[in-house]
Amino acid sequence: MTPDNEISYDFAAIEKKWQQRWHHRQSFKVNNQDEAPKYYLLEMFPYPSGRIHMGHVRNYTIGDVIARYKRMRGFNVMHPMGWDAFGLPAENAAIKQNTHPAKWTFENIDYMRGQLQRMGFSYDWDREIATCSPDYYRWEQQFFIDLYKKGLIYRKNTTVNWCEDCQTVLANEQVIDGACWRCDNKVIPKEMNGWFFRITAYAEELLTDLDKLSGWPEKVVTMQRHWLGKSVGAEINFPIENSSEELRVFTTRPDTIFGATFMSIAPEHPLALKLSQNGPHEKEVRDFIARTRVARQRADYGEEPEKEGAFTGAYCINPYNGRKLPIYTANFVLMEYGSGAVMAVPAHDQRDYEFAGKYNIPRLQVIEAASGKMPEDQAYEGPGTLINSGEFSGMQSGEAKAAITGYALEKGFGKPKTTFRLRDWGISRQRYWGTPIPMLECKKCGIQPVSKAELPVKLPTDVKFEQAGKSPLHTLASFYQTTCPVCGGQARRETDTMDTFVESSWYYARYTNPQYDKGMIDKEAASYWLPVDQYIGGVEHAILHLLYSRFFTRAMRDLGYIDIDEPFTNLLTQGMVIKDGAKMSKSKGNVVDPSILIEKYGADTVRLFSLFAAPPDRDLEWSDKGVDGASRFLNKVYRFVHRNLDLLTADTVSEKTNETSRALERKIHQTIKKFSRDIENDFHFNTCISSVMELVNTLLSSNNLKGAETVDPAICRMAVETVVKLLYPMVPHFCAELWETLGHTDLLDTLSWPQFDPETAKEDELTIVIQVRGKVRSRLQAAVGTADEQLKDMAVNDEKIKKFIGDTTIKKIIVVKDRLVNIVI
RNA sequence: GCCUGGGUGGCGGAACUGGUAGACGCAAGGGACUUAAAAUCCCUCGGGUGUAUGCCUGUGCGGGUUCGACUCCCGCCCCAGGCACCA
Repeated sequence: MTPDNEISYDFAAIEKKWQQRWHHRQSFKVNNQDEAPKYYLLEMFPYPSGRIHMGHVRNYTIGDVIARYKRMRGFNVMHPMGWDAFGLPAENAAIKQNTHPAKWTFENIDYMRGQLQRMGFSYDWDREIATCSPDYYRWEQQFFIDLYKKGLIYRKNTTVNWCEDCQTVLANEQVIDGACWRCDNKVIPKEMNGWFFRITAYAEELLTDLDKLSGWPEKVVTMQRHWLGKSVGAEINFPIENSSEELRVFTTRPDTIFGATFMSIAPEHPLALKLSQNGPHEKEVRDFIARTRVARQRADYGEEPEKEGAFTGAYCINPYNGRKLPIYTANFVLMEYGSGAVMAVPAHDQRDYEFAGKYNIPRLQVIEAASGKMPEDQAYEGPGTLINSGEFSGMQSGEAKAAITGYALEKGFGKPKTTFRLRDWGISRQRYWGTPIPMLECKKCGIQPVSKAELPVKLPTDVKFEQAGKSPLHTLASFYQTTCPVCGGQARRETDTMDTFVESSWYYARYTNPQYDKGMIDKEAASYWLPVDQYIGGVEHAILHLLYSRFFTRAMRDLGYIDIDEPFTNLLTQGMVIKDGAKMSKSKGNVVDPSILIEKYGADTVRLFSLFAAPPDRDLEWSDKGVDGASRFLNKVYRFVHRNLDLLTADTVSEKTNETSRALERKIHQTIKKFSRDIENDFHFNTCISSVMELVNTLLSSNNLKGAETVDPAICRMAVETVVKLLYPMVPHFCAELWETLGHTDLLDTLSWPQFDPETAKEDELTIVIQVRGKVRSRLQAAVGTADEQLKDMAVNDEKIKKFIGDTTIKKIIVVKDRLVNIVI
């Protein structure tokens, strides 16, 4: 027989047993008609890269705890899972292994689904989605056409971010520190034609509604606010001397307009070359533009290049004072922002200041700081009183902005203008493994959407991946040759596919009825389940995915598919999993494989440790020893239950109420109270677990007192059952098994969250701290609610305190009820 | 440079609205059990000190407010993440 202290629970058998039972009972399947309040819990779905990693384990464990907790609290919880299944790695693997991306992807999905099931996550697998399936992306194509018809999608030629390694275009949001978000290779600018989502049409709404997102981390809201980058100012037209053309600029500082001493335009600006053409400066400007283009391709994102430019030889006229302003083209002016031209006010803009210094352009002060102090060798960018500004002199910056803009409006050469930093979302990708863009080009009728009857435009399967980095679609005639839906003539299909961020921008809505075959969204299901009550994922998606999803939600709303504004009411951004001080990565060789851990310790132990080691929003330092500790704790509980099973399942109602029993009972109620508070308050599972550990410690030490009858068996049982209930969301197999062992036939899944009694939770005696001048000098025991006067007396008469004070006069005594007495001498 | 977070034992982390700093766990040391080891159980565990039921010191650094500050205010340093010529 195994000695008692060597009992360790058979997690493999127990976990298998309960996973099968949940599966057969369809425990986590939900529908819309439930009486209970709905709760839509969602974790960001994974890319099926092959195997789950620790980041997934952590993310999905956090989610599963919330799902199970909310069920125990009586909510109708929808907890779906699926696959963000389009993307480059599949294509690369296909080339390398001479297989097809679909095969690779679906094999990965099968494997990873098995891993997630092995973790015991309570998903409603009937709602599973794979975005690479035509049943999914056909609706995306239909939606694309809807958006196109509504003018929310257009095609244009621009300079794009090109990743040479991935052979594709990237959106601005997908460029991180000048490198590709996926492969980390340097991004270069490239002139290209592509499709754009008019996300800027929603810029204002996306910004103002950020205020509604009280359930989001402030950090994420701030990041989005910066990304949207709203600037309020004016648009002013400057006539160009000896020309019918005008130069239009955007400025946030119309109050400094009298200080403009030159103009600067982007090298890509169409006027840059035109103005210098056939003049003495043409060569200089040409050289400069060429040089800048090369420099930008090699742009070292670590530091800003020195400001430089070239004079075009042309002048424009400041419409406010008639001053002649030389027009320069300058390397720090961006074509993509505003109008690609800037009025330069060297006295009040640091960039212009530096540029003016280099080219000996005068600086003209037009703003006087309230303090009267102007910086010595840099621009003064703050507000102040206008000087040297004609009729506007004497005004404050604020009123001057309005007055000067108003003047332009009145005279017809300008108007108030708001500009956003946000640009439209370019979604064309020159790759195979993505949703085909449902458009075609007819020689006669131009660009046309594919007719809806023809959807989905399926990805052809008879493709060869011969040339690394080249999409086979571009050369596959059977794919691109098609007929025009308008005239029936010959047409060429679009061979680019969509950015994979498109699929993840609406999957949360599709989950509400993923099998729906009459449209993109089943409106009834969507109006029941949406918005997502709690969304969980990595903070790295703070801008990309979360901003796109907010945009898509509004677009779907405006097309009548859904009736919400914001997709995710509450957002939890979980921290990274760290090992040896660095993010787990193959290159650092510090990766921990969850499967190995599950095999060695079981899913529950892995879950418990990843919850216990840190609060969810912080980085988690992985520790193999810590996992041992979690395993030890579970075994300790398991052993206790089995060792005392007779006592715990006895039918006797004990009348014994000694102090040990009362203390244990009190601890039970205190634990429920603290646990419930901590889980509700930002999901602080780590402190929840430590409070249960405390309860277990109390329980064990109560029973270890010699003379086994000291503790009331009924209270012991209550303690054990409380532990089992509280831990159920975290270590569900373990708790389900113990619950059964304790003789229960019902399940813990629904409406079983324990309640606490505030009266029982109250201590009847407390340690009161006695301080002298704020320093702890003694302690005393007193009943809860002891009157201030009485506490004062007790404190003053305390032996140690008496010794301490001697015959010094007491100036004041401060009493904090049930906590402390502070004697001031 | 700007915007967010964050600096607490050897380590991960606790500390409710200003009221016993270091809960819980890990590691370490000592002990019990054992032929031995593992497992389990018990004790110690911020630093200092003359071993004390004592005292001093201690939450990145320097000031301040307060009877009392990890917590609030001012100034700095460091770390992580985000943005980075946005006119």
